[in-house]
Amino acid sequence: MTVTLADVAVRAQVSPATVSRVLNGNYPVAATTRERVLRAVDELDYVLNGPASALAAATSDLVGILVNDIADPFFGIMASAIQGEIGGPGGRAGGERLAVTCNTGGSPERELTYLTLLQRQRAAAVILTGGAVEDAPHAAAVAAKLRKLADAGTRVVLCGRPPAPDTDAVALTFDNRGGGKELTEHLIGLGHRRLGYIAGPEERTTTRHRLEGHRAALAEAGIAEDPRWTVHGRYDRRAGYEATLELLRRDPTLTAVVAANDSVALGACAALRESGLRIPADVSVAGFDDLPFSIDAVPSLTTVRLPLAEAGARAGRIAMGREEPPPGGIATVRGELMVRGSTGVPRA
Amino acid sequence: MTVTLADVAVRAQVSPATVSRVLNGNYPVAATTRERVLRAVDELDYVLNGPASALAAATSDLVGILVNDIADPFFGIMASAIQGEIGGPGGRAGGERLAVTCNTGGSPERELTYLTLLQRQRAAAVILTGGAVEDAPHAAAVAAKLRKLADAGTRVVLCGRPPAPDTDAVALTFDNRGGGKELTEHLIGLGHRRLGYIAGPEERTTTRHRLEGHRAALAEAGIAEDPRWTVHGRYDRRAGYEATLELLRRDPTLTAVVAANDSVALGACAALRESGLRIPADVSVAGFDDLPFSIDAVPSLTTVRLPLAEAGARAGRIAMGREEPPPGGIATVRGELMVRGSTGVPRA
DNA sequence: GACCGTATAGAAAGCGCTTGCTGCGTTGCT
DNA sequence: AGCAACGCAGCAAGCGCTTTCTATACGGTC
Repeated sequence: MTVTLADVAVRAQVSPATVSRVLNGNYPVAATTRERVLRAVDELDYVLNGPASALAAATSDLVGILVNDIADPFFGIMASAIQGEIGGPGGRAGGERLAVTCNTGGSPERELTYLTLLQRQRAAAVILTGGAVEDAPHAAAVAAKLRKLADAGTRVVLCGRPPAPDTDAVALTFDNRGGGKELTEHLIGLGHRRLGYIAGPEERTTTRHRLEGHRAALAEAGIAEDPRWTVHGRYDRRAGYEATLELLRRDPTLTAVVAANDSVALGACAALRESGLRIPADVSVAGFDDLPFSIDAVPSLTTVRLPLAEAGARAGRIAMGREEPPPGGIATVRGELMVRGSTGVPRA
Repeated sequence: MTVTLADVAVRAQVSPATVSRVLNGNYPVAATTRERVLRAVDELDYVLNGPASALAAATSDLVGILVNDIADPFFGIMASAIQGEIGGPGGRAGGERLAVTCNTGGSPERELTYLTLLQRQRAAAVILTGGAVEDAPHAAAVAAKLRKLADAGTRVVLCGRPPAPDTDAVALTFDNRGGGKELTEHLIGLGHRRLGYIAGPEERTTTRHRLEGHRAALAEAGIAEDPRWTVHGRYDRRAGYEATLELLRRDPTLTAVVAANDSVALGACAALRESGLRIPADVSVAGFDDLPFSIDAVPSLTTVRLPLAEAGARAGRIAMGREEPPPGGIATVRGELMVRGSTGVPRA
């Protein structure tokens, strides 16, 4: 039924061992023999049996990428960059790896299950992207899993995610706190004193860090923060829309709204516009991430650009062992403030 | 070093066969025995060896999803919906499947290579999303691969992709032609007679079908099309921006621009605005797909909504054998015209 | 009490591949 | 010429699991 290595061996008049070695190219095989084997492979249209190969060799060519939300370009862009470096098809011949993206939906259990599935497949590497959930038991469980993966020879890299304690996973962390601070400083510099903040879901590192940056900026400027000025929600436009309405209800005198990310900011803009407020004349709006559509918003969004593609590519290279991990295994990736049309001086 | 089935068997004082049966749950095992085994599994922290299991059982729990561009929400939304149905974690216990997304980047070779990789892994199912490349040799190669996959027991489903001839792959096809026609009819109905069209890359089915719909609408209205009114480009905002400038250069009297998709439309809006033209007062703009950000554009985008999530979910269910394929294996999924602010009557 | 059906567990034969070791024919060196 | 060294190919032993077939033990029946 299916063609096996043995069939190829018979056809090429060599032993299965030789066929295997030709295919893996890590053992001297005479040119003429190799050619004969390759011809047989071609004629029989042979396809290696991955599981069998993985079993015998005790390694596989799977590389897992965990994302919180595959429908969000934030993750899509990183995943795309990672895959580009994993080589999938396109890498050096023979070294083809299957880069697979797993969508956790932000759920801790799913994250763990996927990690187990990947462990079960004896993945060559695993890359976790995006913020982590801040729950001690869960964090410990993930750390344990990562340790086991590492023990089994799987390379583990965190991209855009804080370092995992008690783990020697390489971490490329975004400076969410610094970016958040800079953004709010920009607003304060323009003269804003009453700033609403639409945060992401609680219990997520990204949410907390960005919020901390925001508050640090307020504190440094001597602005007392009103608890009514912060609302939590998901990382999507809908949440931004609703949160903005809520903020406006709580305090109609706000002159600026800082959003957890660009999608949220877009929702905020929609809500403000529908409320009859002009941006930035009446209310300034700022986002985070600088996703591609941000520049097309009207007015275009002031935001913090995160080098998603670059970070992803680097994480991919490290996972493939093609680039040295940063000293200490941890690197901080900084964002860049992009001042655009959605922020301006507050109304008098 | 690593814990194996045999270790668990020893610990639970049963044979490896019994452990396997407990884990797979498809054979009667006494409750007390089962419990003993499960306890041993737990205590030893045993994780099944996927490759070994796949080899012995001649099947795997991998499901592959091929997308053209994972950074594009168009694909992200579909992939997300598919994964939701595949069950990954979250499906029935024990039936966990690893849904993996493979990014072809629109390259035919990569598509083929990923298909081979999936074949090599003996994937349980493969879902191809998005338009196909219209190149006879390549189409034949893909069809051949799909046939082989099907022969090997892999379920093949096409989602948002035209049927593959000589294949019995189930196809859920978007009615791009119908949607394109309806969109242009809407514009013509408003009074437009000089319409620019920013098409996607040539040689892609999606591009051709949408363009055909557009032309059909023009033809029916008796509007002679000027070849200068069509420009090809990639499916991103940058391409839309540049194409629009080119269209304006070629014919400044255009009163409407129809874009290949929403991202392109966003780029078009930016270009028009920078050229000092108002939307829709001076020029109307229309997109396609109705991605989440489209409603937030200013003015919000008139577009054709494609039920991406629904189609993806359905494709996922069919791939998992949880839903009957449509009669004949082919279903057409229609889009819905969403008339919003970016289109209006042409300037006098 | 012998007989049989049923429920449950074990033995063992692979699944298709990789790889350490062995063996042989050849080349290179003295 | 003689010996070591080397290049290349084959043998065979698994890798860790699934599954068919077989064995055992029980309970009930006549």
